[in-house]
Amino acid sequence: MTASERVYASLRAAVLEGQFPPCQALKPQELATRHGVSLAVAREALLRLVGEGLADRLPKRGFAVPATGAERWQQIAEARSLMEPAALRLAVARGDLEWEAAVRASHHRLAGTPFFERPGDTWVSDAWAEAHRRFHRTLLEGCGNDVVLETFDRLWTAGELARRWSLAADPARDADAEHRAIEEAALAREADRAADLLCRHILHTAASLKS
Amino acid sequence: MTASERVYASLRAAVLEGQFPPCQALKPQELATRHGVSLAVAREALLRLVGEGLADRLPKRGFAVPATGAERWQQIAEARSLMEPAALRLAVARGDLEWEAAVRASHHRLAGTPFFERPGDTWVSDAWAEAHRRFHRTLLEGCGNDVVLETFDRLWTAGELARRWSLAADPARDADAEHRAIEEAALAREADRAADLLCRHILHTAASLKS
DNA sequence: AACCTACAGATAATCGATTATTTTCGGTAG
DNA sequence: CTACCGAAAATAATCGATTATCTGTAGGTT
Repeated sequence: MTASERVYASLRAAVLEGQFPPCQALKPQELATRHGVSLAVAREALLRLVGEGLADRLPKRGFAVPATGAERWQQIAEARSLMEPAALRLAVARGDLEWEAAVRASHHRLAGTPFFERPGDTWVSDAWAEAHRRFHRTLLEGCGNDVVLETFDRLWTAGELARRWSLAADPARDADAEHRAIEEAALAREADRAADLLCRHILHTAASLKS
Repeated sequence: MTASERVYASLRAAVLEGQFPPCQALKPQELATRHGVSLAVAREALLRLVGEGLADRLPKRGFAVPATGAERWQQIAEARSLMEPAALRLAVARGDLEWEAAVRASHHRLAGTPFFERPGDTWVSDAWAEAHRRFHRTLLEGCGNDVVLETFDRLWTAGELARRWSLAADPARDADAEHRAIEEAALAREADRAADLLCRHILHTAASLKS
């Protein structure tokens, strides 16, 4: 693995984990020193973050963690609520047996992954977050459109970042029941119901952060 | 303006203009020499292209123009046909007087821009392409959601690239009538009709390249 | 007291050269 | 004739240093 890969992965994880507050300057020199690499490598990693929307570039003034917050999170959720239900309709129309199997598998993994790392934790575990992402992505993979999936990935990543700097999630919410309902509707080939449930699920998640 | 800005803009224009065939290697050393800058600058420009999806990165094997074609163009059109009608509904519901004025203005500009640079040209003029983009973007701007607009920008750019390497457009098509119909429906606040017309417009454009 | 200006420190942008990896091209054995 | 191997060339990755630009502050002016 190249040095810039390592620095990039490390930085990306740190930003998504919320180790830097929004608008925090990301200084190439400091990052280079910390990781024991040269400036060029640190710059390259930062450029890649910018491409992914995980860093802002201020010309002549360096890089910074993007300013996010509840408002942007709402916009991301709304964008998802436009795209994903429509994509799910396509997936329901086109998905084959392999897709059905993948949906079942990813939901099973999600349902079997504990919400919290340890009882009393304030934030969901990385494992659950990843299983959650995989479930939602698998649902859409049936549409067979790579561009749609790239768009999903982008919005999901942006959402992960913005969510960190919004309020904590509503713990009382029974997300699993919603996931199960979406899965059943999709596999029953009920496009309208599946799309509607997914739309509500996305907006419901967003609403639980608004308060 | 910084050197990397210049190289980046120049490269971006060249790629979008189709000066490099798909899968053409983009060699940092060559670009640096050609533009009279150092390797680091050329690399930075390429990294930015990658972030925008206008270049592919093959680890340890450099950069290349993304492999595109009719198939990818169809996928992009389909992705747009999922997102944009839904966004237009929002815009119709939320757009204010300023939005209405902007829509009228951008359509007027589009209608007044000649399709071809000179009679007999094989491809539409840059001016028309830009006016076309502005019209479609303005339609969606009424939704007031920056994330949706970023997604639109991304898909449009990707479409510009892929379209170059697809077949030529159907010249007999009367695109202006479709644009006018969409504008009228949107300003009449007929969300369903506007969304339907936009969806057909996108898919129609895609279909005209399939043959 | 408020505002401009020059200086100093910090930091971004750029460069030229070095190192590591991949690809290519002969050459040789099977 | 084909397949494998190794040296040479090409090129990607990385480095350390230099130059240009910005930011904040101290000092002077209105």
